Order: sequence, then C-alpha cells, then structure tokens
Amino acid sequence: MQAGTQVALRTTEDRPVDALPLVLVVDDDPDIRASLTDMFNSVGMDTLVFASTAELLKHDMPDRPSCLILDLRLPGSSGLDLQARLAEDGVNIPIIFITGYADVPTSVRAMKAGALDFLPKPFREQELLDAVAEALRHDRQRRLNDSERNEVRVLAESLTPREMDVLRGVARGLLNKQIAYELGITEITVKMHRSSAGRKLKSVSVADMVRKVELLSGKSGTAGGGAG
Amino acid sequence: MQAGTQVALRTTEDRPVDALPLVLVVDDDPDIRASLTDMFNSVGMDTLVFASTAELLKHDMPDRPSCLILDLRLPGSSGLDLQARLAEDGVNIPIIFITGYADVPTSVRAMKAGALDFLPKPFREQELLDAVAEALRHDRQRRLNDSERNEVRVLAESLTPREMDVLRGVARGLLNKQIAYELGITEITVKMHRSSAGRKLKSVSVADMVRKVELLSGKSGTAGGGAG
DNA sequence: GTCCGACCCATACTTCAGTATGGGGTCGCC
DNA sequence: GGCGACCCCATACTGAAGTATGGGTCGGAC
Repeated sequence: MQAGTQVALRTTEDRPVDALPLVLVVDDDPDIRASLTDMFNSVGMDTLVFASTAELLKHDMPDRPSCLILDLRLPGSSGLDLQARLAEDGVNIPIIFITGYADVPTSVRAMKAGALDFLPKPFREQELLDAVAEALRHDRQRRLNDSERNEVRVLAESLTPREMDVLRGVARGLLNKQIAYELGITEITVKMHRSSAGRKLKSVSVADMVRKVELLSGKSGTAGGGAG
Repeated sequence: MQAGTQVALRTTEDRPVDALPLVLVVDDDPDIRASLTDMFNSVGMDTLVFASTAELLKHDMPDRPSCLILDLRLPGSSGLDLQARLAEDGVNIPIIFITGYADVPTSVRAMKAGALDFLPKPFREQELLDAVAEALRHDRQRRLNDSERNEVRVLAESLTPREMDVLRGVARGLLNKQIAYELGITEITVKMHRSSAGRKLKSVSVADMVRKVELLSGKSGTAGGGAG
C-alpha cells in the first residue's frame, strides 16, 4: 500500500492502487467511445479511450489489471494489426474485439491470435460487460504470474555468471561434487557460489532454488531421469 | 513398442506404432467423408470417418497423434455438443471445425471452447491440410507432456499415504525435522518414508522429487518465500 | 493363526551441505 | 596504485541427509 498524496481515481499518469481495473477502448466512433466510457464508469471501472491504434501506442501500457476493447475496422492500422503489434512487443493485455463488419474468417483469425472474445455490433451491454469481467479475471491472473517471475528475475540479476552455473547444476539435482567436476573447480568453491547464490535469491531450501531456476529458464520443466 | 501380429496401417483396434498420425472425421455427408479420406491418405495420414457424434463416441479415442475434423451441423447432437462432451470427459484431442452454415457467434464460441481452427465450407484443400498439420503438431506436444505426467502418476500410485505426506513436505522445502514435527512423528521415521518414496519415484535428487510432486499436484508452482 | 504391509521408533555410521576463517589471483576503474 | 568485483582454494567444524540393522504395533487377507 503506497497510497501517495493524491487520490487515484481516473488518473492516468501516476501509478494507482493495484485493484482498480482499467478498460482501454480503441474505436473511431466518438459516440461509441462516449457511451462505453459511461457504461464502464457506471460499474466502477476506469476507462481510457483512443480514436486510433497509433494514439494508443503513444500511451504507456497501464500497470494494473486491464483489458483492451478494440474495434476491428479503424483508420490507419486495423485492430488485427494492433493485436499483432502488441504481441510482438510482448504486451499480453487481453483483447476483446468489437466490430460492425464481422465475417467468420476474420473472427477466427482474431481468436487464433489470442483474442479473448469477438463481439459483432450491435451487442447487448451485458455481453460486453461479461466479456470484460472475464478479461479482467484473466489479466489479474496473468499479472500475478508475471510478478512472481519478475521478482525472481530481479533477484537473479545480481547473480554472477559462475553462481548461475552452479545454480543450474543444483536445479539438475547434481551433487556439489559433480557440479565441481563439470565446472572444473573444487567442491569448496561450488559451496561458496551456491550459498552466495542462495542468499541472493533469498532461498533457503533446494526446493525453492529448483523452482526459481525453472521460472528463470522458461519453465519447460523436464522431470527427467534420476540424475544418478 | 508392442507391435502385434498384424500390420498396423488403417487398422483401428490394436495399438499401432506411435508416429503414424490419425485424422478423425465426423461429417454426415458421405461425399465429404470419402473425399477427405482420400485426401489424407494421399498425404500419408491414417483416417477414420464417422457419420455422427454418437458413432464417434462409441469408438475409443486413439492412442497416437491425432486430430478431429468436425462438422458443425450434424444429425443428433451438434459438433459443439461433441466438443463440450469431449472436454468434460477430459479428452483433449485438437478440433478443427468445418461447416457450411457459419456465423460469427458460433465460430467465436467454438474457438473460445478451445477449437484450433474453424473453416467455412467451401475451403481449399491446402487450408485444411495446413490446419491438420498444425493440429497434429499440437497433439504431439500434448501427448509428450501427458506421457511425462502419466509416468510419474503411475510411479506415484505405489506410494503409501504417509510417504505422500512426507514428499509434500520435501517439495515445500522443509527439513526432515520440520516434517516430523508437522506429522507428529520422529525424524527417523520421516527419513524412512522419504527414502522409500524416493526409491518408488526413481528420484535420487531433491530437485527431481520437487518436480515430480509438482507434476502430480496440478503444477501451479508457487515459488513462495524462503521456507523459514 | 499366520503372513504381510503400513506404520512407527532406535542406535550407529557415512556422506553431503553449509558456514567460518583465511588465503590467493585477475581485471577494470577512479 | 588502491579498490572492488569476481574468481579460486584450503582447513575445520556443525548439522542435515541418507543408509543399515534391529525392533515394535496394528489390521486385513488367506
């Protein structure tokens, strides 16, 4: 809780309390922007509207639970383009498409590219609200996972290369002796690196180290043979 | 490799070699069934066709890389019904919908329910072949993950309840001493269960145990705090 | 009743992990 | 040239893990 000096409702620049959800809207129709803003505000959600994809891209992605409502047809680059662009940039915000010109191949393409929902206009308010609720649920979960991984990543940045070498050995279930042999150093030195790495990662137990190393290295998680 | 006495090409009952992919087709149109069969056979894939969902459900799910091509409109229960039914039963075979009566909400619904693709008829052969190739790629990966988890599950079946208790403690990074306290037994007994469990799971290292226990218990994987 | 498996405990010993203390070297930077 | 980082090694010790050997209770299967 770092509640600062300002009330954080409907502000966009500083970093508000985490729980307040934000809905981003990109639509070229001013009426829709206005009505969606009203609708989401009326249910206690923060909103941020844009008339084009370029406008949204100028903005920083919000650091709180959020989702993106995206019109398919837009001046300049389309909604699908934006979806692709965001994916490239590693932005994982959940996307709900809305469009008046819907056809099956396009909707399928959007869904395959990871969209969470695809609503042809006109739709009932409740449909969109449901979709948004679902999207926010997703985003909250995603942010949880991300923050966990990021915490570890931050801790891991202070590791020296050698400490990382040793950690990988530990995660593979090797004995200090074996790690020492592989690295061409003595067991003592391995212990040194290992305990130092453990301190930096704030892990006391081997179980912890294993999990953290796995989070770092892409979490594939081969539970392969007995390492004996 | 339990290659039986029969050649396993286009047979359906016994369990053929793993690499040969199988395409299941459910469509009420005999012409389509025939042409799809020809098409897939011509590219070296095994095919199995059904005229209705009920027919397919009478069949055992194949134990090899496969995917399901599903007509949306079908006599009796629809393709979406079958999709839901399979999901309920825990059958994860990738599904590609094909249909002549496509509309956006239906396609979106199918995709949200996990379909891999959705092709309105008529489609080009190559489109379907591409989709199938992608689906088989998915299925191979899925089968790999599943088999890994299943191996562990099989090993874990021979564990006694107490051994499982101890293992959970180990995976949480607790000391034998702490596990003993939690279970109300002595450290010696914990060591006994632990080594016995390790033998049954064929894991020599703690790292291995952690991973295997995680595979067993739904793989959420909270790398939480230093465990005291 | 007997056997077996799951559970429990103990003593004794080996190996491994973890820490402390003290020493060495190279490199790059101010 | 000193300072700090990263790297390397040694001896000595504590505590945890792992193994072996021996023993015990209980309940269900044969």
